Amino acid sequence: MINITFPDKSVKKYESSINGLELAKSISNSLAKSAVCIEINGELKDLSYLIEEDSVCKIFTKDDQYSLDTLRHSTAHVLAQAVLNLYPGTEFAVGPSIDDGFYYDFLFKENIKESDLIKIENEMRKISKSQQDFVREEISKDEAYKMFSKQTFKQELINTADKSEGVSEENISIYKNDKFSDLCRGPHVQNTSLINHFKLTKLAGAYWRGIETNPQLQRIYGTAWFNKNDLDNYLKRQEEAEKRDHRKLGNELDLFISTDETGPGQFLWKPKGAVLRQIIEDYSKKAHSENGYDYAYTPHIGRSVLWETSGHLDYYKEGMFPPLKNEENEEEYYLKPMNCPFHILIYKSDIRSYKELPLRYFELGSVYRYEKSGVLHGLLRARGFTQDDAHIFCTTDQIEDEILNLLTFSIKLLKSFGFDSIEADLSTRPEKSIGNNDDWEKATNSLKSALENQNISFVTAHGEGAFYGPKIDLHVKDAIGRRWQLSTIQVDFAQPDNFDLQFVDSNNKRVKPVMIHRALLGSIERFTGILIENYAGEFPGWLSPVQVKVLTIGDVSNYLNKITKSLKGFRYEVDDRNLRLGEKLHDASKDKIPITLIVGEKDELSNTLAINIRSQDNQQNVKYEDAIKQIKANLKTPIFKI
RNA sequence: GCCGAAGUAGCUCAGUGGUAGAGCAGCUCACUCGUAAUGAGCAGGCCGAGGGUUCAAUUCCCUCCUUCGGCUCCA
Repeated sequence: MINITFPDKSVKKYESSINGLELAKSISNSLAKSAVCIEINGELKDLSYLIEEDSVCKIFTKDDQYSLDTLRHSTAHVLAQAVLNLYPGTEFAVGPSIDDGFYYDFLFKENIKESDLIKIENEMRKISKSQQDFVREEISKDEAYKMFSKQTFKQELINTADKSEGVSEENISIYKNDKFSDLCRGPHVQNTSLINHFKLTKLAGAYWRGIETNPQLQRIYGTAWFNKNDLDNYLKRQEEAEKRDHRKLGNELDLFISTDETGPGQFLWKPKGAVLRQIIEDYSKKAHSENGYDYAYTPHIGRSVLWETSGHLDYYKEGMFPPLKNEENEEEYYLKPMNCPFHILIYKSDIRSYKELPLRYFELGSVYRYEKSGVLHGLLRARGFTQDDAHIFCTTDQIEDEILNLLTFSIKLLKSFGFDSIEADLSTRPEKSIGNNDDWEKATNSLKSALENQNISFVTAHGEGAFYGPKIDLHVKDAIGRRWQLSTIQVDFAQPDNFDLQFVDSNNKRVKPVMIHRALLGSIERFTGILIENYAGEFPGWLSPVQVKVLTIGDVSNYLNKITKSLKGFRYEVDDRNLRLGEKLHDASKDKIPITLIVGEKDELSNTLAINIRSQDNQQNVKYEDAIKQIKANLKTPIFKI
């Protein structure tokens, strides 16, 4: 007799041991039908798992995330099975479920091509049709070595006894279906026939265990769902996300271009993009100058001695553009990858008193980083970009207040642009770093208490800090739920040392200040790209490069004059081409203009016009004065106030 | 940097070992137009760059550049 406790706390008695599927059946047939896996005493198991003692159980159906994960993991097995059927001698590595899908990594005898995926997908469908059961077995390590004698990656997994791959010290669990077996902790769906609605999506390279010096495997990605509708929805979602792509929209909306001649990762801003950028920059500048920052300008290049002192040449040379030099002048210059050394020189240009601190230097500083060619991604990852950068010099006692103010400031700024959902990462000391442990700990604690004080939910990213100090990164969620890193706040105990920074304290002693690096929007290029994706190019009125478009019908030049006069101060365009109204409307909508005015000869007499506000999706005929009022209300710039 | 895919007109994309194609955009003309693309005509190209194979290469092969999807990286 065993007692099973269910999530609603009810307890059922069973005569003898019972497996998950039978358990589901004992509740209802429909539950048995939709059951996929089961949680027994907090551990996820197959439905076939035999429960032999009193347990707490929860049955997961097709609607649960765990079930989807299970399905996808099982689909990954079928993928590996299909690959081994088609390409005997292929080595297979790991194949987990991931968001919306799964992957499996392989070492083929000869690399496959993307066009081979169709063949593999067809083989998978065969396996699905042949209705094979997934069977769990536990075998000894020795047996496992034998079973995977020709699979070097599996051997390594067995060796390192990684529990997450179904390997533990004593025995090893494997899953078998037909002639295929794989090391696996499970659980799996019961039968391959459940694996119906899937698609292999892409082929990519991936390093074994994610380590660059390891051999590179070929990774096949796929997606899998319980029904066709979900699969179709997913594919549609992907398409929608593609429509938001800032590179595509940047071109369509005439915002920016990149050309072969400028070199990869660098952008040319066309007038409309430049306006957008200018609004963002002006807004940020104003916010800074009203909140205790001083403006600074610094050059784009500096002598190598500067980058030696700062430590960049020691720690970051790979990420910098190659040096500039000529025959007359042997000395090398470097393009700046960061603004901080220059701001430090400004600090050092005078003897500083404790009464001056904190000093905050702000600059829209363009920096150049030699990003690896494979990582470039439009505006989101460029080689030349502009940071809304500032460096704060303060006393140790001031750190906590400064960080707190910074967090408040940053959150407010991000919210002004429409990002309301904000989370943080707290990154601690990495292996490759400078400075002493005491300083690191002190700084990390200041960051942590500021986050707690501001009630920002955060996770600690161990070892992810900069080489010179710990940091807070703020992430926002965009309109379709993607997470973007924007602000970064970094404490730096190292640079003040490198440059021997000092201030005179109240005892007339020379003391080392602390430095805080921070960029709130991050890179203006990247931020603009994220804005484009967040709004799908349909910017709020105050950010829109063109805010109002006036469409004329017939000859209304007098009336038009009056209207454009009251639009002074707004960014407007007039479309008085001799075209049908339908076409003008089409063009205005294609350009994602927030407000469209239609003015015809009849309107001139009645002093009216038609106003189309994109966000309201309706159209009204209103008096001229009303229209102007509505325009002003819709195009308001958010007020920045802390 | 690595694995895979791609580069043809301003844009989106067909196509072929033998003189290069469409739609949109552009220009010209007609229509004088009230709610989501009016019609006709014209013009537009070193088929990413360099090398090779061939009587002949945009097409096949090699190298490079750039872009895209990933991996690694993002101080």
